[in-house]
Amino acid sequence: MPELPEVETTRRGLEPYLVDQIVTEVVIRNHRLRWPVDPDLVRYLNNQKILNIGRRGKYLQLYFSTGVVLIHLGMSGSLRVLPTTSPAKKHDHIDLILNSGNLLRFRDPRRFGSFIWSQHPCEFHPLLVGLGPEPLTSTFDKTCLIESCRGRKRAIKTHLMDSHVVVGVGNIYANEALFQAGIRPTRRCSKVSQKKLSQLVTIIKKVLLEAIEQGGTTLKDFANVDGLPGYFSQKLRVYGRKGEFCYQCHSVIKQIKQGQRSSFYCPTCQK
DNA sequence: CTTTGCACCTGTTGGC
DNA sequence: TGCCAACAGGTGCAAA
Repeated sequence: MPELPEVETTRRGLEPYLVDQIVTEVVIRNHRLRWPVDPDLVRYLNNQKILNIGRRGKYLQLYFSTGVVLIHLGMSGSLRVLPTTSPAKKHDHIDLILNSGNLLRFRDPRRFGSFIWSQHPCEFHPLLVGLGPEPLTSTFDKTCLIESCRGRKRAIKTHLMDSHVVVGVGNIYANEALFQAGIRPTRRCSKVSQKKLSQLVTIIKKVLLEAIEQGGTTLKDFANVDGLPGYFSQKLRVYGRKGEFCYQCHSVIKQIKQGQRSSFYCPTCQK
């Protein structure tokens, strides 16, 4: 999936096609996503108007007067708006048929994504309660990151990817931000200076904003809602560059594993 | 409380 | 060329 820029790009792309549309039919072809899709979704959404489309972290929110659909794209999910006549292919798990003659199609080969109905105001949904601040708002600032790092022994990269600390920083942008901040991904949180953490906050915001402006990185399964590829992948400075030369100092980029995830860094530029 | 590791899947890639 | 292991954008949860 998509990291936050791709999710936000998807949200913006969908907005004009979805807002004020009435759902006339719901087709669920496969219930087996990360959490089983509620069969009653068909009943809940039938003839309901989509009032708005929001985002919290990497969760997209479709607002109805009766509740909210929370959509997560997992690792390989995507949402497309297509004509109602478009035949479903393999891995096209859910369609919301709209009165415009279009449909919203949820596709997810790996099925790590989710499509959840929440009758409560969605800020109170258990999956959203306890999420950290949005990286692109002022709620995520240097004080916030410095506080969260105080006394923490774990690696800064693992910390950045913890949604309780800040939402929306995935593997690609954690690597990229740490490279640009000159911080080695393995560095313990408590050992990173306040100055560096402050810079890191600024860089995270910059990296995510740039990626959104570019329409999101395209890797493997992601295509934006118009089906066109994004462009940001050309700009990646370390991610996926193991064995290649650092653009800044020409050292060889290293790859290691942290948790189950790949980290890439320049041994010279990142200390 | 903090941290780590697993589980959930399918499709693609790279090494032999 | 073909086969198979390793790997891929995430994250909630159990266990240490």
